[in-house]
Amino acid sequence: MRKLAQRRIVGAYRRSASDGRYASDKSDKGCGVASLKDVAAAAGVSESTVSRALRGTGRVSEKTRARVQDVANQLHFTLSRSASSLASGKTMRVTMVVTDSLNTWFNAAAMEGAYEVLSDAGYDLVPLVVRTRDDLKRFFDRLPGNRNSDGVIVVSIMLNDDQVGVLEDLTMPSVGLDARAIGGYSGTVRIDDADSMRQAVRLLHSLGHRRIGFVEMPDNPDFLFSAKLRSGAFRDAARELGYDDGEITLFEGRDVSRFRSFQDAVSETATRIISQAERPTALCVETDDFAIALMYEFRRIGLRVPEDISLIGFDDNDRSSMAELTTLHQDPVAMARMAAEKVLLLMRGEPLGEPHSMLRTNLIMRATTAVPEGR
Amino acid sequence: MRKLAQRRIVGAYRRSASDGRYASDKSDKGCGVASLKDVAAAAGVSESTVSRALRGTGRVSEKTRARVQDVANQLHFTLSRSASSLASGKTMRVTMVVTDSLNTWFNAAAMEGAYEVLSDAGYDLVPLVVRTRDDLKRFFDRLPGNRNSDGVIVVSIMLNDDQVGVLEDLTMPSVGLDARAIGGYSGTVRIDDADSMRQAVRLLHSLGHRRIGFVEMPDNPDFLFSAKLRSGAFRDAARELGYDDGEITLFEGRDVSRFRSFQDAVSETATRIISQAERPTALCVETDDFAIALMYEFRRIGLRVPEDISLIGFDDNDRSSMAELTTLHQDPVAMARMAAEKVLLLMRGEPLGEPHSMLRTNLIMRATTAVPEGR
DNA sequence: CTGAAAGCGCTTACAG
DNA sequence: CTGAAAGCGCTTACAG
Repeated sequence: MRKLAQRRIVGAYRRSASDGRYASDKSDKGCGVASLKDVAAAAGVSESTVSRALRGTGRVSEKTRARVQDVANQLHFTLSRSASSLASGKTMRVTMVVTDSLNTWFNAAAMEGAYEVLSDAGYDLVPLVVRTRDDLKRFFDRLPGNRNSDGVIVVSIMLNDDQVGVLEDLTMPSVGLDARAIGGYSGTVRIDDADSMRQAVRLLHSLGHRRIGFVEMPDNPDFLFSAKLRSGAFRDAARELGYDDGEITLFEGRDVSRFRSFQDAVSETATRIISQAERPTALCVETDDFAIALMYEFRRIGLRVPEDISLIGFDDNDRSSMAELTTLHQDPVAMARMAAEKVLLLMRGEPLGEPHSMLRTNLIMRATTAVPEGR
Repeated sequence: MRKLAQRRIVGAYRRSASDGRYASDKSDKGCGVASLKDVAAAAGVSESTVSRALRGTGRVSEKTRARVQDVANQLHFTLSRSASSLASGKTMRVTMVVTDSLNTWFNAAAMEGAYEVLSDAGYDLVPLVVRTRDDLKRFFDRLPGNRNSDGVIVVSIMLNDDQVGVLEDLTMPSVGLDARAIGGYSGTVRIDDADSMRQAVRLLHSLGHRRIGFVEMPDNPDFLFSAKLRSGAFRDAARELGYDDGEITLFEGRDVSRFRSFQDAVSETATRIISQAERPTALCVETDDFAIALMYEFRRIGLRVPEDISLIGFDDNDRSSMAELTTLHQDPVAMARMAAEKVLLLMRGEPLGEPHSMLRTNLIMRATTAVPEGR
């Protein structure tokens, strides 16, 4: 017999109401909630059988299964995930690592997409937000010994070589979503930046723009992204189409800490663009939000969009259609679904048909692009 | 000794690469990841001491603590949450129940706010999306026996009496966020609808509007919300300010399944409003998104906003400032932080200073409200 | 198809 | 301050 004196009160919780009682005395064990053992006793079978019946694994007679199920329902029984996990070695959890905030256009969509497919498969989706380079380092330091999830989805994070090494040695599958490179991931889902930029430049070219530019977002050195990939792709696309380097301008992202506000960064960028000797007549901007902010700033200054300057964004987020922004549309919910499907397969030990998926964006023509007017 | 034959391979996972090896052979146990026992052995202390040292509980000499910490770092050791949880009875997890999708303005903000405070306290935030009334029923059926989290935050869900009863008997704390009523929750955080509507009606009144109306969103009977509270508050506020019932119009939300698209629902509502004999000169709309859609629809039809009809929204979401919408601003991130702080306190067994918080909204005047022009 | 038993990796009184 | 030992609630070979 277990020493009762040593029995701990599990999940003790004092109600804020004054009576201070514990809830529900339905279970004959007294305080608390039914366990598998209670179900077994009530159904007159062994714990093994209850486990098999409830999880649908192994051979159990239909009659037994039904009875066990009934008893379990009556007792409001739910398996303890901690106990199952400890015994089986599977946590039934997938961690999604994002930067900055859960409440961004891309990250919230990523959560939703991954949740849809993982929850159907019985997995929990656990978000992990990494805000600084240190956070990220700490996460990767502990990743190899982490037994708290069965797989990881890493969103929009630029990895260094150490981190790639960690992923390569990892005992659990890792999938990169919006990964800039294949890294050490078992699978990735990402946008085809080269193709996107080619679409954008082609549009500008066919509209007759001779001087074009790419505008990077203000950069945070402590952040983990890099715009260089996209601006590089822009340059390549422009050269392919016959623009020479004098006709291509890159407006680099300044360190964001130099500015008091997002608006200040926008103004500074707009000023740089306008002060340019041979100002471009069309710009591709790294993201919609920055493109929209620039559009407002240009108009405030008295520059017409698109008559004086055409603008193409990237993302097609919530605001873009309202702003009538021409942009490259991507679907982060769908991308996250794909990423989650990859982790699922990998967690089951199945091989990936296409480990690294590269998705096309669609160019959506709206009202911020037009034929250039002579200045 | 343990029978090795019976040792299970835990967390087995076949790499997609062809070599099929398991990762990392750093640990001297061979395959796999360090456990507390490994750390104890390497540090030359007992498992109890490792546990105490790593968690900072109980008396451990500084010297021992430092050594254990070192060894743990070297071994990339992380506690198994499943094992800790099973042993301690605390899951260190909080479930956030939302409806429909994680990717909505309110829900994504709620995740972010709750995450901020819970992750600081060492808790995981686990989302649970409830899409249908059946999903909700199933969740509440199993809630009493659920040992898989230490607390719940329920977002924007209208409870029935059974569900209130379940919450009242629950052994873990439950907090309602954007709750319409106190329900059976241990704590709630919600908007002061009455005050909000009073602010809105006061503005319209002082601008000189004599005929005003409230527009409900299209409703989903399978969904779990109700607009009646807000429209009721509107009516009360209008009466308070001396409007008689003939001057107040309520445009009820039709069943959403009657429409092929959101846009159809918007058109139908706009038509109802315009066809009204004594059309109101100002409208409060249940949410910003619907207000903005109506604004576009009115303008499409040739009705000027605000000259012919003033519009006030509710939420102040991402699109509102761009649409120049006058609206009632609420801050779901801050609300979610408060909700999470309440669960935290309750999980620690501490009483809540203010169990039920009612937050004011701020009326933001933008360009969709004006003095009515004579028709 | 079913049961007895070992084991998963921790935490926590208890006893020094 | 530290260790030995019981126990948390399951799963899963193994043996019928």
